[in-house]
Amino acid sequence: MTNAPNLNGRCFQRDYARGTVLRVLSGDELNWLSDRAICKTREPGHNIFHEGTECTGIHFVHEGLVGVRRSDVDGNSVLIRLAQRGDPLGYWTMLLGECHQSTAEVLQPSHTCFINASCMHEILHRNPAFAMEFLRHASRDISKAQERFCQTVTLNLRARLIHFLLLMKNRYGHVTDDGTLLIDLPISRSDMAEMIGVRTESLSRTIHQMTDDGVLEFSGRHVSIDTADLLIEELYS
Amino acid sequence: MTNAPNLNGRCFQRDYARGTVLRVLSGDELNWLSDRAICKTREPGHNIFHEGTECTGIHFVHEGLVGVRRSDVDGNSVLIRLAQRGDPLGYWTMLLGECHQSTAEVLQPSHTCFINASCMHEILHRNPAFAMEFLRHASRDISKAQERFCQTVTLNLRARLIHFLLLMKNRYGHVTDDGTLLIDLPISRSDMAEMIGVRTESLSRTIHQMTDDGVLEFSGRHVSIDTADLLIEELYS
DNA sequence: TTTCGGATTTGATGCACATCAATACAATCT
DNA sequence: AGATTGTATTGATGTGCATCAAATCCGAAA
Repeated sequence: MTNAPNLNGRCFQRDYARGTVLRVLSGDELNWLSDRAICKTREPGHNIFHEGTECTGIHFVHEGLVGVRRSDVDGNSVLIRLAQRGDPLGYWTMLLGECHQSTAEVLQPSHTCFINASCMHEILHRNPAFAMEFLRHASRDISKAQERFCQTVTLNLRARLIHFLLLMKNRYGHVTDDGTLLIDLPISRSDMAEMIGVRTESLSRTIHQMTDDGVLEFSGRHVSIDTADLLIEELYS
Repeated sequence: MTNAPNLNGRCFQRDYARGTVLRVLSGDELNWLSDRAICKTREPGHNIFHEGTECTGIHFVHEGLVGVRRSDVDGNSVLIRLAQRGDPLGYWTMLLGECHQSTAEVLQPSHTCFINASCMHEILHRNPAFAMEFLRHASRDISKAQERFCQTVTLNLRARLIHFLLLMKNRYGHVTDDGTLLIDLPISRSDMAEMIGVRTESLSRTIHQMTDDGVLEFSGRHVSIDTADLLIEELYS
């Protein structure tokens, strides 16, 4: 873990802010935040914050991939979400003034910029549009959480895996010349199982099954899907 | 369903606002909202809004009990949450400008006050503290949703039932002179099953089992628990 | 290249919950 | 009281996934 030189003192540039909650901030406000940011680069396996510890501010993911995980007493753990460039980590915990209920673990070499709570509160107070933007962001998070909850309760492993792959497709997939969909998954098999809420063994078996059925092919973190429509169709039959 | 006379034109009084997102509003603002509210009284079984329909504003629950439900193509349905006095219904859907992803069904005779989207946006814009308050409310919703998600994924039926009962205890439970905890559940057995994410048959069997184990007793919507500590202890062993 | 340790897969088995069908119970109406 | 309708329980059986243990794969270190 290294302290980066605040990306030349300008973590929060216009092009970074675009498409994030920061988009409503002025240039001055972005600079103001940049001046106060504490930036760090971390390698996979390191934790950005840990369940049960005090939440002292928000970490913005600048580059890389971070997994947000919750674990219970029995050692069960669930990967709640994946955070990428532009995503804020721990904002609702900060707003509630509670301790972290989850652990943020670096999954791919990541660069994050930390803004402490008082700075966040100050800028939220100074710029009401920012609060509104955060509210919209929170709304989207709630919406996604509900969607996921219902899927997890009502669908079986196979269907959930398909949904997960279709989600990954957006960011990590691309279509080759011959129409095959390729997805380079950014996470390990066991993390994937945790996202879907099953054991790795079960996931492995289901993948095997689907390969037999000819709907996809796995090799390591590579997925290739001949006919994506086949997958989608399967969900509605 | 009847149109109520706006509770004498004053749905949103100070004592109603207390403990809700409305608490940060001034008297004038509460009156302003009251003047614009459309109030309705509904009997159990009626829907306040329906999945897939346009979201035109927020319904504040004034009295009674409302269940928020999501159903998929296969007829599976999940009770996402119970809304009571003070709870806003459909706020994030409104903020996202999307169609309702859930259906709000009256479970107990309810009185709700509807504020349309443009009024909500106007007051959110006029009073930044209100937006902040909503943001905090959303944060709490996210936090609860995560908690529930993890419980549903990692715990078995029995443990989830216990968690549910402990939740119901807060609002519907009271302790008798001899220390017995009594809970008058506000919902039917099948709604309860939907909250926990299981089939009614399975729930029934588990209740039977727990009665045999002597940890509780059910009769209709009445639960009596001799030693609440016994339940809690069971969760951590 | 060999060796080692973690990740992934495979196999055998068990269990929790779902499913389907029948029955019991409770509340309301006639 | 008897009929009716919806809600809750019970029984028999099936299945999806977990569990535990062993085998295999694979990348990093020596």
